[in-house]
Amino acid sequence: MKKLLIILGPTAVGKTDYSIETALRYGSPVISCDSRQIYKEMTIGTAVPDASQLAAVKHYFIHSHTVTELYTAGKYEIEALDLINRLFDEGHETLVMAGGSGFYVDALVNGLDDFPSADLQLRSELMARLQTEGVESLRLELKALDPESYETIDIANGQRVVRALEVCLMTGKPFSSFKTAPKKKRDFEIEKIGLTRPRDVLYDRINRRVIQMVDQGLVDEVRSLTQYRDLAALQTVGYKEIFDWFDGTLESLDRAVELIQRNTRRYAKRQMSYWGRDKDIRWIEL
RNA sequence: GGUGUCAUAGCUCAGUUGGUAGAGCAAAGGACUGAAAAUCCUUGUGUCCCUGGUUCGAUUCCCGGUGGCACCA
Repeated sequence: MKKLLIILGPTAVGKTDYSIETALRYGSPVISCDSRQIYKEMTIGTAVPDASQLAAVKHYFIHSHTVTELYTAGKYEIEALDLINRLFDEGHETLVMAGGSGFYVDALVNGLDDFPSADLQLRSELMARLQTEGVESLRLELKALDPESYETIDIANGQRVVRALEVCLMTGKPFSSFKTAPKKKRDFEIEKIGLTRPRDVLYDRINRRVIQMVDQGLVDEVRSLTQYRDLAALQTVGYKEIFDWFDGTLESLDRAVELIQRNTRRYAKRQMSYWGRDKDIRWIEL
């Protein structure tokens, strides 16, 4: 049976090197599963594989999309599945996937239910209301339209409430009514390998990598993306903080660097927490 | 060398009129169905520098150390 080998783990753990080695061993390309490395405008701040790494093995979903397109886990599920099936058809027995976006991995492995995707107009209206009225108002509206979601989703989380409400308003049906299907079947075997390192080692790697990014020209990269600042793609650790420094919200570049380091550490922790309950992952400490 | 001052959480510090203590930051744990590097929830981790004294009881008061800082030599 064909097999998809998924290499996952927190940011800066060493996925890139490990996945390239593994891909070479199987004669596979690397299928990236990273919600930020797909954007061609973002390079330094997302720690995309470098030129020699990209030359060593073919990578997919690196620099493949543009920040002006709202990309989502749902699109990834469709596009990645499509690619995987094509590559298997071409004769690959084992394919290597690598990435840090847990939600994208899940979308690919288990599939998302058939929710409608966002209506940008409606979403921005709801977000504006979230700003001015606060969550309570949206929460009450959701309670009326979809009591079940009101009970089950995190109603303190404005983003979640907006999403649920948006689906209710778009379709006239409760958000919860879409949440039915069991896991989708994939016609290939999936093996998940999780890379980890001792916390202090990982944090040290993160701290040093952030310094390196600045040395490589992160500030210029961020400056060149100023016009895209409000897009979802730019709501990203390493970019937000530099924009804040441009604004004067942060007093110095050093302070921005400190915050990037801290926020990257927190991100890594959230990744570990996300995968913590996935019993299918075989963990390897590097 | 002398005088003064400080020593409490990983860091910066507050506080206890004597009943073993709490803020900010850092940190830890968790959630997650089309923005997921996003978004949201929870949590105080401690030889109160050390020895001795007074006291029922000392992190707090007193003696003496040690270390930092300031000033005088």
